[in-house]
Amino acid sequence: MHDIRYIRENPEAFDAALKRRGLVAQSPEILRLDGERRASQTAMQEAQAKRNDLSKQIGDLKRTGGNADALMQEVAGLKDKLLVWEAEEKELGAKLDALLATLPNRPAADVPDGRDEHDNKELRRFRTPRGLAAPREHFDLGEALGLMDFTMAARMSGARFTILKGPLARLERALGNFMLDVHTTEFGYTEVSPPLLVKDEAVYGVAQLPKFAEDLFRTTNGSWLVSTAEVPLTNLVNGEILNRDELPYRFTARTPCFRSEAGSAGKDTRGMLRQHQFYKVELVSITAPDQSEAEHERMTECAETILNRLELPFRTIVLCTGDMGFGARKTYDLEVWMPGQDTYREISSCSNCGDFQARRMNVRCRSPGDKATEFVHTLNGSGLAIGRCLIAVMENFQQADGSISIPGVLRPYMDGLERIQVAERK
RNA sequence: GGAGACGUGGCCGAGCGGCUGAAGGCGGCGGUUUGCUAAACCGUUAUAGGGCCCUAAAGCUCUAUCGAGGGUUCGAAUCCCUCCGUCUCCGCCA
Repeated sequence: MHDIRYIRENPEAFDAALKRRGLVAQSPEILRLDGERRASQTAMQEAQAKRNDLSKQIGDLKRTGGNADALMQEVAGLKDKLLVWEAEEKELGAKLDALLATLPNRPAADVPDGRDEHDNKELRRFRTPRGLAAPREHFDLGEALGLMDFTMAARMSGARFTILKGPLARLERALGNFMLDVHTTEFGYTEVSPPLLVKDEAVYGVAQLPKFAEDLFRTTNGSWLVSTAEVPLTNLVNGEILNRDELPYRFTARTPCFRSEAGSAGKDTRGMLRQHQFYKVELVSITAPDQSEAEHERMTECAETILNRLELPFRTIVLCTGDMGFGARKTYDLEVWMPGQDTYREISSCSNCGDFQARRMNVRCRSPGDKATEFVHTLNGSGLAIGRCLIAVMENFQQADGSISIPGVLRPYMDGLERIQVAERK
């Protein structure tokens, strides 16, 4: 949500910022609505003041046994106008909010301008892919091992679901456990086990509503299935005034994520790259306004650490204005090397949302003894997407015979297992 | 799922149609007293928005807010409805 006062005072700067995301100037319409709303608000408030005053007089008269008929008639006359003003103020306010709620966040100054993913900028690369002679894709490897089943998944659940079995199922669990252990014991994140069904307000708070309802699953009683743990983790502070000295808060959770993948028909249809349901370890930070940029770098490094320890080749890019998500001021993506596809694919996205979500959720902070509050900044990042990480491990650690060696850091989580191979038939 | 009770300021708690943005207490802040601490006493202590003023802050003023949203009324924390949430009892269940 945007600060209406900022727009009032800096309409050109506001339009210029959104123009970088390809939007036409919004401030004229916003300022028009805002001006009208304030005018009717003033009128409404004056009428209310008069009504309150007259009502008070009526009260005094009645208590002292006087006749209040004349005054009551006067208020009755006021009332029609008051109702009109009230309705008008409400309608204009709703219109203004509806408009503001559909406008994306202003990009940070240092975000590169661009139209789409082709204009993203690579910042750094880690490791070089080992040259595999004839790399196979993960679904190929998984099915050959007899540990990945798309057919039965489709039969019971439809397209975009996967069944993992045996050591592959365990590998998925190991990845999540490993990530959580690193983030909680080394990086100071607090592990959370949150709800996966949430209400409208929670989804609105992180700016996935009202605009992106079609990407989400909704239950018959109106709850939403979380598309990422960002939703419940960020809502952990909804409506609160936090002690500035206790910030930043750092939360992590491993949860399933549910996405309808509307609009991605035909994209990544094979394998488990793009699913309706996948596990992800999420990182969320709540910071004071002046801390968020440093926290953004830190969070990105936390995610990078996971890939480095898994010995996976990847690169870090900064998204251009045209490729950033709705609520982000600035976003770093980590892209892991996928030998089977011979390309880098997104495995983590770390965003600084500034005060955009905080305004929607009304989350503020203040120093002890201070009176003034300010909106906090929120950040979220994948640390990492577990399903895609599983794919990356399979493809990067595949052996010529179709077996998969297990990265060293995961072996303790796999009961010492060093390699996944075709099980002996019993 | 059935029956009932309830949601008031940072916290506890009164109020159940007008003088209540809200008694009283605790806590916080400022002060007096004090060798220091404690105690006592005095004062103060919500948030958001509009208008005036204006470089800004402060200030003045108005409005809204007693879980949320509607309604009744000249007037609602108080009455009615819906929703959200909490608690108790019964049933059911991982």
